[in-house]
Amino acid sequence: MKSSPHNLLLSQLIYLLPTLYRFNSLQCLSTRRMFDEMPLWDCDPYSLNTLLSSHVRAGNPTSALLLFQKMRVFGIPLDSYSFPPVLSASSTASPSLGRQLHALMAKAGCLSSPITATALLDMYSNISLIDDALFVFEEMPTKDVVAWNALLSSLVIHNLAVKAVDAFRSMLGSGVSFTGFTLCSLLKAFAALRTLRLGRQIHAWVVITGYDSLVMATALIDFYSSCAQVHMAIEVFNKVGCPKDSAIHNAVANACVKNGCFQEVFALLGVMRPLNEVLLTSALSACAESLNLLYGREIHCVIFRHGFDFDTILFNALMNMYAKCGNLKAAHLLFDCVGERNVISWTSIIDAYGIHGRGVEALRLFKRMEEEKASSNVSPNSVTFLSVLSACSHSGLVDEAKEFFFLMKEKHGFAPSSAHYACLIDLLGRAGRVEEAWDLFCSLNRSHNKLTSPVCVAMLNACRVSMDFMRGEVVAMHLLELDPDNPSSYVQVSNFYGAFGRWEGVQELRKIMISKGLKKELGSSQVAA
DNA sequence: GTAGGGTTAG
Repeated sequence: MKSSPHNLLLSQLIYLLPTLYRFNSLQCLSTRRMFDEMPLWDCDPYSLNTLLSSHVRAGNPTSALLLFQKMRVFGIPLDSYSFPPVLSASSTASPSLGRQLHALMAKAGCLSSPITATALLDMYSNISLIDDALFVFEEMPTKDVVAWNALLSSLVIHNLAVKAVDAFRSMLGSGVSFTGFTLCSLLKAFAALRTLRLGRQIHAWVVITGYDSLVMATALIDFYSSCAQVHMAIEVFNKVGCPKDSAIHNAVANACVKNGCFQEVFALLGVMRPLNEVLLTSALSACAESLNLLYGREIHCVIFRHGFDFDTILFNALMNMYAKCGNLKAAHLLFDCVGERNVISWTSIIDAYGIHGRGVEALRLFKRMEEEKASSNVSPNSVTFLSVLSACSHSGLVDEAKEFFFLMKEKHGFAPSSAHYACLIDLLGRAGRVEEAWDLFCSLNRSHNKLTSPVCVAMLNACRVSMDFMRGEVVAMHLLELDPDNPSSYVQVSNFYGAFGRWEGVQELRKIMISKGLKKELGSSQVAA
């Protein structure tokens, strides 16, 4: 290390940095200015690289990027230790900035090391340039297990589960052994593909090898939850041998919510300590689903009493709970209080007005969302559009829904999915406008991937409302072909035949259900008899 | 210096 005055100052600062961060002294203007104004000539690259990573570790990516910029201005040579922290700090970078960093790495000859190349792959994945991430991986001269793990995790995050499973096979084929990290990503891929059998193989491996890690157990709980095996999720949770942390508690609570075991969630809430925001969010979701306003209010009080941060996610969960439990006024008051509204905040409030039969206000809120788009940087997504259509449906706003559907494509450039078509067909059907519903249905019939069960069910109901037996029978055939093992398809078709007094058809369907061993799921109601 | 688990709308 050179003994210039700058180097001396720098080494002192690096030494003091953890303490400064701990006491938040970097927020103090004079300290900050000392850092920012310090000239960098004569400073050795080693110390500056250490400073870069200190900023990132302390959760200060902006400081890291500013320092990196200064290093470039002062012509400090960059090496393979400079890039990983800067790439980590660039997880929200623009595509052009990301590619500039890539070019700098190439120029500095830092692409051959698997460590720096993996950091680059991860950066591209973080800024959603998955093709660039794949390119970096392909070009890596040495692919170690960390690189493979980063690749798998990127593929899973970008909903490319099949490719992730293929990559795992290639990884084994190339002679690289997997680690716990690999299996966690694989579990996520199997959860997305709902392949219970393969996930169970990982579970078996964990049991046989005694690989007892909290992270692996949490990943297994999440996997079983996605595959609707809540009893297995609870079994994994109960068999964990080491002290449990908040993440695993949250995972099992979420597994219960997602699988409708609401009482179990409330029981967990009573015993889990300390409480945390994630757990409370899941519990609010349970209240919303089970229409439990009493518990919902109690949780609201707990959030106040314990001084939890009211972040956007918690606000959204509270707002949704009040809306689902019938208190629209409280939901709107909370919506007004959200500091930073995201697309879920907007969709939730639009949906809240929709389910309360206030479609005009829902449409007005959507318009407001559009007007505030420039300042809020929040755009509607497919769920928002679905909520608006659903709001129109609940209020019988047929023409408004048709116009909105048209604008979705023409103004917002959004391609409606089969769910949007199903919603519009359902709406037209309820209004007795079977001809228009049929035209939409036929347009979907020509593109097979959009002719889904919900679309058929909506069209079948439209035919039932308008007493159109001929068309209904065609739709019924489509529905039973699409979903031959789903009891609810048979129930829908049976109800259709029943509405026309075609009892022989009803009998026939019942026989098929019995021969296939299909049982109608029992209905339930929150309203006491 | 790189890679892994838990939360909100339908």
